[in-house]
Amino acid sequence: MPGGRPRAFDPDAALDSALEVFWSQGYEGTAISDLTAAMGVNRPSLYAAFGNKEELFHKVLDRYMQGPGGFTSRALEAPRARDVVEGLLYGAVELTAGPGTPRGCLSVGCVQACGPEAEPVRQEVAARRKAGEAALRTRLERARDEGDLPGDCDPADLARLVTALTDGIAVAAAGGSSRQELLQLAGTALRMAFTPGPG
Amino acid sequence: MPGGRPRAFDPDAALDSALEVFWSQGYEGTAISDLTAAMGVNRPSLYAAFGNKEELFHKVLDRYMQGPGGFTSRALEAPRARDVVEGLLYGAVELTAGPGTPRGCLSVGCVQACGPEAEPVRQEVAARRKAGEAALRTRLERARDEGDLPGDCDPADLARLVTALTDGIAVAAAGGSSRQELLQLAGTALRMAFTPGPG
DNA sequence: CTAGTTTCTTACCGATCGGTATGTAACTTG
DNA sequence: CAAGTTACATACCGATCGGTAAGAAACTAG
Repeated sequence: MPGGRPRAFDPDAALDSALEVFWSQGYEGTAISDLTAAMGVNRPSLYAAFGNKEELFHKVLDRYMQGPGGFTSRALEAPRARDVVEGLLYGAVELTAGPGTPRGCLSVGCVQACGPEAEPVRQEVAARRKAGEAALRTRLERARDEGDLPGDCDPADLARLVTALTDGIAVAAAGGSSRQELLQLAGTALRMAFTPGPG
Repeated sequence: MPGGRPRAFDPDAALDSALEVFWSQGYEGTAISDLTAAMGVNRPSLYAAFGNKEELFHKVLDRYMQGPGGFTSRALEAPRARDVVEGLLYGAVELTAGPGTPRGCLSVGCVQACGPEAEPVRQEVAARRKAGEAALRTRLERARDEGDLPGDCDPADLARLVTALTDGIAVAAAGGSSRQELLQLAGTALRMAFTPGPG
């Protein structure tokens, strides 16, 4: 009963190719023809395997967060709050200016202004980003309860600040800042965030 | 010899309408038909008055930096370095989450990944952003020479940091953070940037 | 082999993209 | 008035957009 012609491409590898295209060109800037060319998959096969452009992007976003963006969830598991933040800041540098991958961040790039057609995609990206910041806040609240945060430091404030910093790193990378500059920036940011001030 | 039929629209007002469309939809997400509808200008009149899409965007970008984004150059004129940074951070909040204007920042939005067709636009936006950060660095170098900066603070590092923070504010605004949250973020950032630490 | 199933290939769909040719309307000058 | 100039409005251009119909090709099951 089963059988049928075997597919001539590896779905995961094709998804990686699609990720690279979306990452470097954005959602609106990517045409189906760009995807089929990079994935080595014919147009109808793409639709059969991954759905339409929006569904494909959804799958790509999942793969992004589990692959290159996986450091965000791993960083939260660090034992000390400072290590959490350090992992996020330096992870953002490697993600957005690392070798072999496009500059910038897929998530940051796709939450920006877009045409009405891409608005649902933007909304979903925004929702995922909110969830990410909420997870960081929760982690920092735990740190506060464990006495792992400077006393006057509000977890929500720090989560907002670190999110803004990692996003700022992504924008700088997209704008052409070098990896060296970004590493310097991450260091400055980390020092600033964890320097206990007079209040 | 001169004369001719007078134009039926105000070029500056039309440019403001174009700015609003580009601001809320981005460069790639904006179609010429979106612009003509918002500007109240027919298609050939638009091309005659402002050139093609890319030239129009260039003019819009100028208007953006002189209008809503004008606070960036004004902030540099503040007498104390801390006031410069404060003006930039809170100005970014008003720009990206103020009333009556689209969320986010036109410049931050257009420096992100885009299709090959829009790459020249992205490059120009990136160049302008680099120039803006360089101007801030120059201003902070002057502050250092005047003893207006904490002793261990490198102007280039602080300029990078403040740029990343304002960009982070813009991304947060695009992602749906409220003006209140952004004001809180700006305050936290300012306090941390100008809290002299142990080094 | 044949029947059934799934994928690949080619070719196409209507809609929209950025940009323009063409003719007419509105104005200044003489 | 007529001549010259500029901007208006309609209609159109080829190219590309996202998405699909139809049939050939490659496999499994009997």
